[in-house]
Amino acid sequence: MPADSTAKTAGTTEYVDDDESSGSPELDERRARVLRAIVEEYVTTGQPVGSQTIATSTGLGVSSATVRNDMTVLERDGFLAQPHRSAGRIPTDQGYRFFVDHLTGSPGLPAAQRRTVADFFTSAHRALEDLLHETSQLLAGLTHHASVVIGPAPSAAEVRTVQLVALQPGVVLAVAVLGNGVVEKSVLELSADATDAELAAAAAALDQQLRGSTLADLPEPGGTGNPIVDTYVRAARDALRTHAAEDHDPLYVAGASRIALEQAAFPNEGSAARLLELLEHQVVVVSLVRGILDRGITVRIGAENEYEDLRDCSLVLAPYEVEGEIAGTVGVLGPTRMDYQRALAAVSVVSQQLSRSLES
Amino acid sequence: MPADSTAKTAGTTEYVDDDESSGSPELDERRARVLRAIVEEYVTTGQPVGSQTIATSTGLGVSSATVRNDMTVLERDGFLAQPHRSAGRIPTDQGYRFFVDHLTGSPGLPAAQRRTVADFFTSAHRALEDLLHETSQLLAGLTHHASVVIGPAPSAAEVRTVQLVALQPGVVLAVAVLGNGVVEKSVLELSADATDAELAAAAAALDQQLRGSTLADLPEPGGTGNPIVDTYVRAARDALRTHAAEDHDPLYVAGASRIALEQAAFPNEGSAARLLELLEHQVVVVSLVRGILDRGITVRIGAENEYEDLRDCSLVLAPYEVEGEIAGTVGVLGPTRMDYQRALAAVSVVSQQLSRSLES
DNA sequence: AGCTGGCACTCGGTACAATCGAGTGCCAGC
DNA sequence: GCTGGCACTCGATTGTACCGAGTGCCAGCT
Repeated sequence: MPADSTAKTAGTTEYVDDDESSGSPELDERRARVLRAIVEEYVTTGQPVGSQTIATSTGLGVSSATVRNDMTVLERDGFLAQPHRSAGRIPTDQGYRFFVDHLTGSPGLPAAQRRTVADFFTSAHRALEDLLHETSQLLAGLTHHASVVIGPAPSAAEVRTVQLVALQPGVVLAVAVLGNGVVEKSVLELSADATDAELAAAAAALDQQLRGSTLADLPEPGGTGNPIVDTYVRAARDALRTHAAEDHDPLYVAGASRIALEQAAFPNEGSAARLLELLEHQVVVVSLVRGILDRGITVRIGAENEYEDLRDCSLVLAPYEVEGEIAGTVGVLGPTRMDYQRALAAVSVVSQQLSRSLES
Repeated sequence: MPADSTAKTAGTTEYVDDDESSGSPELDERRARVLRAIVEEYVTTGQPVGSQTIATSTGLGVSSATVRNDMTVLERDGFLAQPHRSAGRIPTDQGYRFFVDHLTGSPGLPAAQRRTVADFFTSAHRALEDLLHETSQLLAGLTHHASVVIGPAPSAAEVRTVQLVALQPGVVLAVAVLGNGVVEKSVLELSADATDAELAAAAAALDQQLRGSTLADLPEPGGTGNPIVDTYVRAARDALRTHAAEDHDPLYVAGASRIALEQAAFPNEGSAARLLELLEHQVVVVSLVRGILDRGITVRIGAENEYEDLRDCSLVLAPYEVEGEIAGTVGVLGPTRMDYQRALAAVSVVSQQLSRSLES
């Protein structure tokens, strides 16, 4: 539902000769059907689609000339583009946008896939990391596109227990187990060497003081009387906090190789390779997928993405929830020329099921 | 060193007209230089190389006709191939093999890279996982190829401490901290619900009994008297063991997108995409890179790899050591048409430095 | 024996023209 | 407002000619 549906009542003036306003959302019923048909055709064939194809293949009983007229209007209004004169039309980003916003009469997932998803989520319990990892693979398999899953921010989870383990002289590992089963750790290298007893005391103090807080919001540790113990307590606490703060959220990417396979669907040379490279940078991907604050599915088409390298592709994203809070995001990344219907269905079902699965 | 060097003394019969045996390793001094020049030229240009190029560009003062004769022999003996008649020659796998085995007068890494590596390994201590991850990225950056690093098998590391943490009613997390700083965990779901005290008792028993063993070789736990505690101890112990056994070794892949960039270097259509897909399957990659039991660098060229999808690429691998034992492997994966000299130098330096860095 | 110059031959790549045909825009008429 | 008709575009395909890099082979030279 685009925000800018400033549907002026009874638009006249400007671009005469056709009805409606000139912006985007309002479209003659038939033109909308034409647009839809073009998108669907183009998505499956990858070839610019001509008026004849639309006139015959679709149900609307008009001649190709009429379709041609509609196409000119659709092109003038920015929904379609022509690779060159005397070629068929292909949808623009705006065309896809309209398609996604208005035309999706969601038929849901095919039964077979529906079952796959159901089976996946009813199978045995797994550790959170494994579940998310496999969810990502599931989504990639369903959509035949690259898939991205962001896990719950560790900084938001509650600390269940903290431990200190001596690895080598002077090197101590601080281990925090979080409520969702994630384990965070941080290496401490301190000049002050502690005895086993001191370490144990520090661990006990840490465990007692930090338990129940979130990593983002660890309390100032109180003093214990022993300066060495205090050093360790403070160092561990700080290390865990900064670790949680700067370490990007857990990210699971699957099916990246699909991008290479789909190369034909990316118009610009080498853009698939650049995409793959982008996917290797966790930080970028996380920042990209973040910011889905509303509950529903978000679709970002082509240039709607802020990154130049995403000019040729679309993101379909949906958050999943744990206990009513948005915990993370699942999504797929494919060429703008993707089957949005299917992608939307898959992302939607998976995000819902994932939420349910994390609830219990 | 190929196995089939059945160098018949004073080869006569068969393929007359030229000296030497017919197998592979023995090669006229000049022919070897020709082969070397062809490999080097082809690696940089990607174009089949002709006799003229070799005759002029290289120092050997012979005419192109002579080079041509040598090329015919080299082709007949399997070192070179011709894409089509009246085209230049390109090296075969066997040609690369000879090049790698005999001709590498290693000039080492360029100074700038050498410094990069040194800086990398002298910088601050990191957790093992981070170090390996970044090492992989380093190697990818040095060679401009995809890079693979396998970490030490967790099953071989010694257990420092074991903990049990209750996550939800009936769900307990077993956490084992290993000597190298790695944390292994396993989710336990037991019908028997334990009290906090029982859990603590079980954790204490586990910690005491398993500490010092390796994950692969955990001792049978002894009884504690309390059946519920025993259940937990046994379950945790088994879960950790099977987890370590079936979970493949830690794998770090970096620079996979380079494969997409290098696509031109892969002759077969879509083989780059298949490679990328293969890299997504941890198990496969690990099994591929495994089995480097001798200390030195191993190079696997094209069809020498067992997988069909690796027909067009080469692996350069070297083990790294911790305390005299082979702990893991680093390597790069690129097209058969790669700069072996540079790849060998990079892998060699990185593996050595990594060993050193893990020693201290 | 081995190298070399010379020469005929191959064959991919490029350049160019001709042609095809899918597709458009536009217009007059229903 | 839709349609049939028509001229026009322009990428793709086909065919032809040709260039030139490269080869194989041979006769001759050292």
